[in-house]
Amino acid sequence: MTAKRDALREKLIKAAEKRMREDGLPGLRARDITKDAGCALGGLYTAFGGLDELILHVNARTLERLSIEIAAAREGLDPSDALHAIAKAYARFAKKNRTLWDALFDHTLTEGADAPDWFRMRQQGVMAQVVESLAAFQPDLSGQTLQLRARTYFSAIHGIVAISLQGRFVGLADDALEPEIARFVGYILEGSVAASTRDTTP
Amino acid sequence: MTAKRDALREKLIKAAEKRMREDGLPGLRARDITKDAGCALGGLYTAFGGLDELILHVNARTLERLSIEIAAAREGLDPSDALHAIAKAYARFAKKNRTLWDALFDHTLTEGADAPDWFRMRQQGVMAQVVESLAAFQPDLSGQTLQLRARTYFSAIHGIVAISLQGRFVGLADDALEPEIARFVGYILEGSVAASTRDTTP
DNA sequence: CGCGACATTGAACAGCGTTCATACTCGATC
DNA sequence: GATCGAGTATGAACGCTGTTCAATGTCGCG
Repeated sequence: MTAKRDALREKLIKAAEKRMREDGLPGLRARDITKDAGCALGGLYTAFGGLDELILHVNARTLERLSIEIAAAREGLDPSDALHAIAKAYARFAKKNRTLWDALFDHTLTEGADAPDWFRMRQQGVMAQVVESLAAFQPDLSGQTLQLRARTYFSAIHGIVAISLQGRFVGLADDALEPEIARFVGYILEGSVAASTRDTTP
Repeated sequence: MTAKRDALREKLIKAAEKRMREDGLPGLRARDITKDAGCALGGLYTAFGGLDELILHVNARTLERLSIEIAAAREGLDPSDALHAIAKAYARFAKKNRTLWDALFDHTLTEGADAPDWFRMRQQGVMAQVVESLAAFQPDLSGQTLQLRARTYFSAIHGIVAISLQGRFVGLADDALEPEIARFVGYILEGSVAASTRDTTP
């Protein structure tokens, strides 16, 4: 009889997700969530290990949605266009799902303990697509190097989006974000091919 | 008689900074700080507006140190080397002052209220150097565009450093960070000059 | 029906940042 | 030196948080 248990878990995740979308991670209270979900305060601790674990589940769903949007954006495109599309889709997703996306990076597990496997797999679902497109763009790269380049590419885009959205350091019009990313991606891709032809031709 | 008041403020900042360096932002407790500083709990609220404001002062000092290290790194270098040096200095600073650097981005003011001017000025102290080196590298850019490009450049480096240090999405050797940044910066600079010669030559 | 294993409950707990009535400085004034 | 008063220091108390756990309820199975 895990049906009822799963039903409660689902209600809690949904309630937490709604609160998070509206009030963000800082405005997430165990008492609010359990009230919305229609269970007692303690119910959260029999359904999940604690509030942290519940947040992790919300974040996993956010990652899944992000992964789906990225997949849709790059579908059928050649490698170069795909890499551009991934970056654009990422920026748009972040803007549209601001609070949920913030939580993806603001929520750090207490104690040094790292995320469980089922969560890391969701992260992989996003990163794997970058790796795939990058592999198609630069077939000479492989394995470790590819993983590293993909992460660097993704991280850079992430940084640009993050600092732009939270308006740190400089406050500038946010409709400048997408063109700026496009230009930036262009530089990177150009640079990559230039470097690889430089390596392979004497 | 503001000498005593300032002395207490200084002791509180120092105490908070020490705690933050050791335990990070999450491990920062008002009771610990005031005990370390040798004053009562309420003293924090007569010396500062609250814990948030105290953290802001610690962060301002971190930014100042970062600014100094960046200045030292790019001193006497030509524009291209300077932009490389800034990125490298940033990565090294982040790694060496991990918890303090984390707090720079993890600490968000409660309520939508944005940071006071004296704090934004510290941020400017860092960003202005990027702007300056970028201006020297691309003299044709000016004003708004320059600010925007500088932020994009900085944000990208920040993203790479941030995701690498916190080991999100992919766990990879962290001695791969600096070479990866160097390569990345190279691509951007190449791309920039290629784009500008493309624009100015028919 | 009766039992045992599990889920649910919400008062209680320990901790947090913040407040504020109270007590105390200590330089200015006569 | 005595007296005053404006600014400062104090720490118990407040309201909030996530978490726990004894008591209560639920329900499938022999």
